[in-house]
Amino acid sequence: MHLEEQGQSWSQLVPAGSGAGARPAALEQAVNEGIRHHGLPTGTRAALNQAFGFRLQGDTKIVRLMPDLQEHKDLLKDLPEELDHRYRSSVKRLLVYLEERGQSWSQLVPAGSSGAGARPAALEQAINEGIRHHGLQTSTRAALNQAFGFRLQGDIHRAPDLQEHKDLRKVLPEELNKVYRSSINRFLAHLEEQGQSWSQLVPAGSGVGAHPAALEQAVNEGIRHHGLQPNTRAAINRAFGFKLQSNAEKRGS
DNA sequence: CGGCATGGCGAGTCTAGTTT
DNA sequence: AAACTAGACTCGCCATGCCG
Repeated sequence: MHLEEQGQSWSQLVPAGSGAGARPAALEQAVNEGIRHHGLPTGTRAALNQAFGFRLQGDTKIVRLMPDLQEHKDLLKDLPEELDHRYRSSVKRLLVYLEERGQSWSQLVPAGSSGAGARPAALEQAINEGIRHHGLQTSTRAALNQAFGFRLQGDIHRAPDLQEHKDLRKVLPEELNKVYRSSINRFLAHLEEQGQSWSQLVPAGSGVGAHPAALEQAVNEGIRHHGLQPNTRAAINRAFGFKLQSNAEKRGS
């Protein structure tokens, strides 16, 4: 009834499919707000948690600040002395966040791969997800990098995901301008969306002067029907020395 | 301390235009 | 028409500052 008085409804606050363990942010805010300012019973939050299996929490100010797991406490203790206190705080927040989600550091950071320069994939994913969807500070990643010497990265916009494609990006000619580079990124991401890959379209050993038919087809199709930049063909030709042609050119000749 | 906001930086992206 | 370019813009990065 409180929601209705506010002109709101359950479905507006709780994403479809929110099940046990979820913590719908809008709902949490509405409940806390209702308790604090609109006289809802203080047990309302607990009631929702019981009824739906949610993990709604009270205002962040009174949320516990120390992780529960011994493993996490030890980790905090072992942080470098000279680590900026703000970074230390971020690490602590991350550990608490992980515990809220039923995860732990050792699950995300394999024992072997915790040295300087490492980039534990599961941890990176957890952090990026936390930053984007669960209110973690954007500097959390930087904090972890500082504290442990990691090289965690954010997720690049629509970046190619296949290792093969990542490698391909690395071997693009130094002098290739950024616009072409961007078009090629988009093309590789497009291939992945289609369930294809570069190596499927380009015969091994294709060098300067080649015009791989399957690739040409995919490029022209992508430009015409899937919103790829019109300069994608030129970008690939420039980068790899291919001689891909547009459909129009082929018709004319 | 810990939470939050700010701002410079650089890679990548997009748009609209010019050259070939 | 295709190739190419200039410049504005977006976005994630991270260091830093302010406040309670």
